[in-house]
Amino acid sequence: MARAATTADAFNAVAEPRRRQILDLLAGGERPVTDLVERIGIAQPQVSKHLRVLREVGLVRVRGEGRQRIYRLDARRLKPIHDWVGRYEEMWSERYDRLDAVLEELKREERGDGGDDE
Amino acid sequence: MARAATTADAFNAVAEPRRRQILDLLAGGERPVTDLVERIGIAQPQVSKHLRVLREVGLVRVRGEGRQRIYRLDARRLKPIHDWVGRYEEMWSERYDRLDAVLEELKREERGDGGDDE
DNA sequence: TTGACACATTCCCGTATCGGTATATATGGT
DNA sequence: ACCATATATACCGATACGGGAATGTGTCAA
Repeated sequence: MARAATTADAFNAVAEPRRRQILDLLAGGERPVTDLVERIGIAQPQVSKHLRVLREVGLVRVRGEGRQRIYRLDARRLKPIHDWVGRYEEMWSERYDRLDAVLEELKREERGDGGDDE
Repeated sequence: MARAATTADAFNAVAEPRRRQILDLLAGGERPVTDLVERIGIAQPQVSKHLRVLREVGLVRVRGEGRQRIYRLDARRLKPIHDWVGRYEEMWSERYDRLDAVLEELKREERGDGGDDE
């Protein structure tokens, strides 16, 4: 077994910065591939491949118009991500940051401990 | 070049279901590794490796206590994800779903077009 | 039909994954 | 010192990613 496919779910699809960039662009309205290629600055095949992933996960829809293929955002598949992360939202509030700092302090006083971080 | 490292950022770290599961467990309070191993049901080395990734990204903190290592959630690094996804939140509301349906309808009427989905 | 344009697919390569198994590194107990 | 417990690391194999380059497919125009 290896790492899960990027097409496994939105979490994996969106882990790639270029793909987020594409979604960000599409958030401003539907666009043909060439448009995306220009704005992102990577080669066309790469863009097409990223779009394929986004399509398979259901984050974008395509429509053929003449020789162009117009891509449109479908944000619904982002909801699971939002829902999951949302459960943690209160934990990075000011209050929790404070609690964090306090706990660190206490530990540092208890034992003359060094950092454990990488 | 290959896929970005899982330790590149929280997006990549959290793309792995097992790692989300670990964070979910830690959301209920700090826990030693063995505890996580039992609850998740995968081998200890795998858990340790996932914890390493989470540590390197800054999503968890460790504290040594006797021969145990107590892991604690640090949710702050999830904020970028929440912020990014949050920008799309309004787009999966009822209204947009409707708009979506309407657009599909219109297109289907204009041209006797088949589906474009995989 | 031929050619240009828009886009998708295929192949290659180097890399990093995840799981499995084995081993190393603490730390505590006797 | 020795053994058990708790955890981390190293090594392996299979997978598939992501960029690059080349090629295939579809559509319009003359």
